[in-house]
Amino acid sequence: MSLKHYRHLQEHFHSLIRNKVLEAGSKLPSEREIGEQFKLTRVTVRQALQSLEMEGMVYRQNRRGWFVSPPAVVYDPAAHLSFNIFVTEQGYTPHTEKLQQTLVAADSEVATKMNLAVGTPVLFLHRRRYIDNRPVLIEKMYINTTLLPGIEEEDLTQSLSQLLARKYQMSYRDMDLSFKATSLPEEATSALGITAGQSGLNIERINYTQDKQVLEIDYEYWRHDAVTIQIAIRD
Amino acid sequence: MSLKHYRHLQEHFHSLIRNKVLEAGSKLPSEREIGEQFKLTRVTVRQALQSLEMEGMVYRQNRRGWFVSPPAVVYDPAAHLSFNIFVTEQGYTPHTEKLQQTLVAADSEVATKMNLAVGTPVLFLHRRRYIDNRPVLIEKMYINTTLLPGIEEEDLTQSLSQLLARKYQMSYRDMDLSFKATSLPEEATSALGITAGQSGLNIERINYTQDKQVLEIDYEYWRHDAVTIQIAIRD
DNA sequence: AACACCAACTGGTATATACCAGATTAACTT
DNA sequence: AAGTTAATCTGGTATATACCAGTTGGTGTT
Repeated sequence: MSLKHYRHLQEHFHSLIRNKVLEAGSKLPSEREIGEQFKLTRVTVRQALQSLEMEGMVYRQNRRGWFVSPPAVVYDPAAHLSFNIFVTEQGYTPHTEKLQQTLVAADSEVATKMNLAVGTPVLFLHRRRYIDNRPVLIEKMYINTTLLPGIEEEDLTQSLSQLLARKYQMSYRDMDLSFKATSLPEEATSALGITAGQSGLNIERINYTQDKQVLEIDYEYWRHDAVTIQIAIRD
Repeated sequence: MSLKHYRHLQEHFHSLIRNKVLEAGSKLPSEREIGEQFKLTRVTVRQALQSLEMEGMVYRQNRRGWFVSPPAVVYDPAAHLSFNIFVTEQGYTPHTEKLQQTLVAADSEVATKMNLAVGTPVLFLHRRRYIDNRPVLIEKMYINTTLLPGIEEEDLTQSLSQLLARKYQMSYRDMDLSFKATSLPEEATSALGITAGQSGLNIERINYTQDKQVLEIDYEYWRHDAVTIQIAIRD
């Protein structure tokens, strides 16, 4: 009799999900029901669920229940494809929601990275993005309006890369990327409907124009189970 | 009185660590001591510590205690620097330990990726790598010995990239990379001295030669708090 | 000095229980 | 039919307790 009841429970659900007995997006029984069925306390049940959550097999919605995680989308930053396009290409439905949009004065961090004077107006854009109606990431962007006059009058729930191409004859080229597995800050968890402090993926990106000027700085927080990063490095 | 005692405790240690009152690598008081000091049960203390662990602020060693996490190293796969070099450049001391080395028959996954027949002998190499004496990653590599005759007789705790350059006049060039934040499999946690099922970073890498042949396939599992990925994309 | 052993200490797993807070649903109003 | 209210269901936080399983450090041997 190998102990570790929560491992048994974890393996049980893992196998149900792997074998598609429980489909992506479907709701698991409540913690209390599971506990009753397996003669375990809620504490133990929760430990199993949290392990499954770390594996990326299940996710939770605050006080609504536990759900089977859909497959992760593949994100290739080097492909220069917009969110809308690569999500659609993989058979899912993207959706973008604008949470906030204001002109702000560049703070020292943003100003330094953009090579602007502190206080220069930049466009701050806060968006939430969905895959198949599940919120998977929030992003905060600082856009160099100096290079993109009039951009604040456009519909900024659409793809920025398409907007750049159409209105400014520009496209994303060089970029600096940084990834870190970390816990999600409160602003991210509340916007994504996640329990505070759950782990996620933090991406920082600086996009440059063809002539090496900083077009935009992007801070993204993803649900960790929603994305796999894939990059082809070709020198 | 805002509830959530564990958040208070989390913030308490977060601030101690941020202000260097607790230095990197130093040991925290035991869970029981902390509980006594703050009049909290061990369950609550553990919840706070687990949150700090997800933040990357602390880590644990099985039944030895909790420790303050050192800063993460920056890993730039596109820079083609060996582990030894980029760790040293950032002021830390790298160390590599060979856990296993055998010739194995390529299974279908490896054979397909290497464009070899199933069953072709490939060199399997299992290593554990340390930063400042802390084990931070394990890697399992499958090396295309067809391209590198005699490599199994070399010292494979050293840098492979240096070995390639010296003995075979080869260097890493193109590569396919995949990153995923996930939980560490049992083989990784036990080798790293981590509690089973903790979250980590999974990296898969395929290295190609100058003429597009697969040199090596690499599966890495990192402690999530030990590394930040940074890539400069230049088209 | 080297070894074997044991007590003490650490985190790991688990039970039993309670109350809180947000989400959902059913019942009741208007 | 639409809106309000209350009961119920969900996960979130917390106490108190117990025993298990590696690690550590000291004790006593050799």
